[in-house]
Amino acid sequence: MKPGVGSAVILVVDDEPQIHRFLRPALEAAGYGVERADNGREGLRLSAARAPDLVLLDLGLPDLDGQKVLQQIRAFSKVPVIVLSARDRDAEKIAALDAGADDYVEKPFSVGELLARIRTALRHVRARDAAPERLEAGELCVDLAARRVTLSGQALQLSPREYALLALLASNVDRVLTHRQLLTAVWGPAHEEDVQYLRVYVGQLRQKLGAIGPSLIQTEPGVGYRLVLPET
Amino acid sequence: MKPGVGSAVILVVDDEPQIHRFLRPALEAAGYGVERADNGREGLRLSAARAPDLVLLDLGLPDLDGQKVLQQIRAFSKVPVIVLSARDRDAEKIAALDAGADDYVEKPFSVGELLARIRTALRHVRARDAAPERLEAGELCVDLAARRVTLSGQALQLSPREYALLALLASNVDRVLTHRQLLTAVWGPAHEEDVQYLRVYVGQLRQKLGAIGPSLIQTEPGVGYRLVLPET
DNA sequence: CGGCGCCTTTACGCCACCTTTACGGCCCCT
DNA sequence: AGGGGCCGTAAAGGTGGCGTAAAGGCGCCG
Repeated sequence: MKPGVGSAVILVVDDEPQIHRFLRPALEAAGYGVERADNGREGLRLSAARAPDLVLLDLGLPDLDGQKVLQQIRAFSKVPVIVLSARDRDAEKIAALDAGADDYVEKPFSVGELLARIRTALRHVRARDAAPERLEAGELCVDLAARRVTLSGQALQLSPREYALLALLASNVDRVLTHRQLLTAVWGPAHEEDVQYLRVYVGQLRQKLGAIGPSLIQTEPGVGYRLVLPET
Repeated sequence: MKPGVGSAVILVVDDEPQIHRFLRPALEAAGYGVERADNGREGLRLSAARAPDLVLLDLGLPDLDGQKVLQQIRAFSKVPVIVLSARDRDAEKIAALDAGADDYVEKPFSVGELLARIRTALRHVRARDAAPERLEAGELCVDLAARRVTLSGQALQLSPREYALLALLASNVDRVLTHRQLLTAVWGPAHEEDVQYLRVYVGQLRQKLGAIGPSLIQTEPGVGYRLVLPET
């Protein structure tokens, strides 16, 4: 999840169905979205494809060693990873933490503690990505706190979706947000395929932003969009 | 500790002398500097005065509740705090983590695990202060995080495949990537034989990179390609 | 009950990108 | 000298993505 919008998506990688049956309701009750992977390969694939905000990783997987999965995730992503494991050997913990895990929780664990550790891990990410809540670029000013956008002094009329989209882009200036990221954040996971929404709404935003619109919101073909600040 | 400079200083806040006698040598052997506080007030004072890189905080202190100490530290500092406690009640852990603790370790603990968790906490700080993931070579700058490539200041227009190819080469500077590696990573395993794709796209990249292009991306005949950084 | 805005969906033209084919040069080996 | 890989360049065709317009449905408010 990028700062400022919606809640987080958590990927659970575990081969035991009862863990999924147990964790999914708990996580969803806490307001998180949940993705499921039943083995290491699936976990790796979803880590890349869905870009979850946090990964809960079991060490004892049938196909790939959990340690290997962690290494490979770290090869391309800094997503927080909390290792769940029944193994309580010190060496195991130390190896996992040094391989890039952000925390290590022994099974059996209490849900409350796990949720607290998830909050802690997500807090770290937000501290790292912390964005100012007001952002100006020439004539344009996006005030996340006041939920207001002004262009050359006067307020812009934006529909809820238009604002959500612009706010998300503004919280990640200069960074590309993928179609999937934008769609899940603004329209929800159910519409993560509806790229046409983005075309329509980006078009509307560009139009409302006036002459500078097309240059402010840039298209990364096949990937997503980014908002840039023209150096004025 | 500031990024890239020396080693870290750790403040140990605990009222039991044997904990200090036990931890100080272990921490110093691991290369850390150690500050000692025997109660909550002293811990707060030293947190402010010495600006340690990490705090190990016992919850059971004689004068101030550890929870209070944590809150007050968080009022002025984001220093990582690892709570040590003999109390293993869930509510205690959750309260400490939500109050801003970065980790919670139950006594008795293993030194190895504690050191690993210290490394993890320090890694988080460094990640927060780290420079964006980018790679510069003379006029060329490849920014993996922003997904942007600039040449002498201005952004290059790259198609998705062009960018994927260049990014892969850039994250393996000076190393040869085989035809097969490049093809499977960019085009997928189904096209691992289509070496001609590489010829076409490497050609396009060299052209877009301008005069330095041909020297930047080197051909290893019969093997693959590598990206080199000219020493400027 | 009527109007209005917002969301969603469909349609369509355009352009860029991908893929493929063709050709010429270079090097090495015979 | 000749030939065969391998490499690089150019160009063409198809296609899929992108942007734009517009219409229908729905809810909200007057």
